[in-house]
Amino acid sequence: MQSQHRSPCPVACTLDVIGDKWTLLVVRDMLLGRTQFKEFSASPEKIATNILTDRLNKLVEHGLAERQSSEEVAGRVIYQLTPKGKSLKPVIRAIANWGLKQIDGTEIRLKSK
Amino acid sequence: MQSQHRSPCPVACTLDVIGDKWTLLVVRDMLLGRTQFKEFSASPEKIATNILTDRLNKLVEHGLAERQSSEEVAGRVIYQLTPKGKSLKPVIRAIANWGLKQIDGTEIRLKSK
DNA sequence: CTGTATCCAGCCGGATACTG
DNA sequence: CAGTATCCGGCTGGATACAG
Repeated sequence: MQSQHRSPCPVACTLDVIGDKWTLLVVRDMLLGRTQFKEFSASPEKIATNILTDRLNKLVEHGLAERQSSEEVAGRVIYQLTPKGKSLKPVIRAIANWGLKQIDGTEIRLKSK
Repeated sequence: MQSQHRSPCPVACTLDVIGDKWTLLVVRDMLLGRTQFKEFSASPEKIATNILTDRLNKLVEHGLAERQSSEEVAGRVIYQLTPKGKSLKPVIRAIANWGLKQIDGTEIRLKSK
């Protein structure tokens, strides 16, 4: 089911999906190869667990991520971006570039696993 | 004065500035050449006037836009993007492209003044 | 480990009315 | 025209505890 749009504008519609302070940070972590709840939870921005749960569910709802349960280890779940989710990479890159250039004190710390 | 950052990540810091459902829509309108309160207010997304006031003030605070009063016409105010604000164009474009490709029913309506 | 459940303060934002 | 003021319901998100 397609949710109601504020307008046909692609910017407005996209913001309805990723327009908040947390969603893209989770996507960023996924692009860095992180897959587990605790990994997202350990990011320096310290997202609250209830918010993380909410954002993960919404990412899955919107088809940006997939949830997979391990059958080996009980309670072992991983999240991965779908192609649709991965296609946000240029958006993240544009945002990162803007921050690097326009905001003092920002830097990329590459510590992907 | 530099506000407190959640982390040094350029994505997180940028989201602290533009990470909501309204700010980038105002920037979008400004990139389309709109300058007046009523023009932003007339956009199809129907931003509430108190929210619009808030976002315009924050854009000015963050140095993304400038406010200019006309001395000819009383009560005539215009907002314009600064170079820093204009440098968000690649971000908007990336977002627009993603929406056009990934969300059904979106389209660009060019009716700049 | 991966969440869910609460509590709860504060912010967001729609509607409306009003001011200079 | 360009806002400000206010009411107010609902969402956001931090802290913490608890469950499968």
